[in-house]
Amino acid sequence: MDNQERLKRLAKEFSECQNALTAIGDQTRQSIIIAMLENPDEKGIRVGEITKYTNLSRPAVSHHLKVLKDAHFIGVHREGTKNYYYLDPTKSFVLRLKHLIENIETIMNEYYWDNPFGHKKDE
Amino acid sequence: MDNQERLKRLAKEFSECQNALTAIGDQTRQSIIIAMLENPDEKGIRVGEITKYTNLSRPAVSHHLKVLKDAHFIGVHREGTKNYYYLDPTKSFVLRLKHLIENIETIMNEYYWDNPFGHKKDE
DNA sequence: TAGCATGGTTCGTAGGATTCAACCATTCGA
DNA sequence: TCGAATGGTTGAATCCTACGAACCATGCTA
Repeated sequence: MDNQERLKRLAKEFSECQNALTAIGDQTRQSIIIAMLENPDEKGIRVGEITKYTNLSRPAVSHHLKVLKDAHFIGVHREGTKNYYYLDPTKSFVLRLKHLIENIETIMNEYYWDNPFGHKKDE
Repeated sequence: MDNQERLKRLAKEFSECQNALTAIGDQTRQSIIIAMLENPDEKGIRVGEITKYTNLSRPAVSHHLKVLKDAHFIGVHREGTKNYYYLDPTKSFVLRLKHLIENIETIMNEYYWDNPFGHKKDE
């Protein structure tokens, strides 16, 4: 695979991860994820608990949950009127992001193979 | 290290990576990074080239470069009035992000050790 | 020194994101 | 069936971000 092809793939991967990156780039959504990890004994965490945890209104929480869901970070499990949200057990977003980061790392390692200062001097 | 301590560290890591995540979550900045990788034969890429490459005004490019610089993605090298921007050769942002992702992965692996569906059923 | 090239900054604007009050839909229990 | 509980959605206000026109600062060159 030549370099141009590799960059093309990186660009594709970049744009595919856009949702995921902006999703976890937000502080509020980060704290929602933390809240989910802090309640591992349940089948999920309910919306009401998140509102208490984050001191946010329900519409706000609902909005952020939607963003996280669209980015495949979380899933829902309905039980009556109660909605249990849980982190995506397939971890698809983690795998995607991991792959992206590793890809960047690989390309940059090749990029700077001959110069520790980041710009090739010979030419 | 107990679980609570681990989550505390994750929260810290999360917030420390906030800048980096929003930095590369933006499409324009992604394309700027790609542009930099596509011009590996220079000691860096000049602002004017990026404006041509992205069809953006100089203020806009300048703004994005500042964001990328604050997130330690890139560095500058001044030469007269010319500013050469290059990807951070220490790759500090890559290492940070990589560590964050791996941390999330580890915690989630532990989180779901007994249930492939993401919510523990026994209780 | 005068003019030019390069690129940062300032400022105002447009669009998107975040938020809450209010409202609506669904389901459970009495 | 009626009321309470849960939580999605709508609409409007507010804030933040991206953007370009105009301007300013710096350094090269003639």
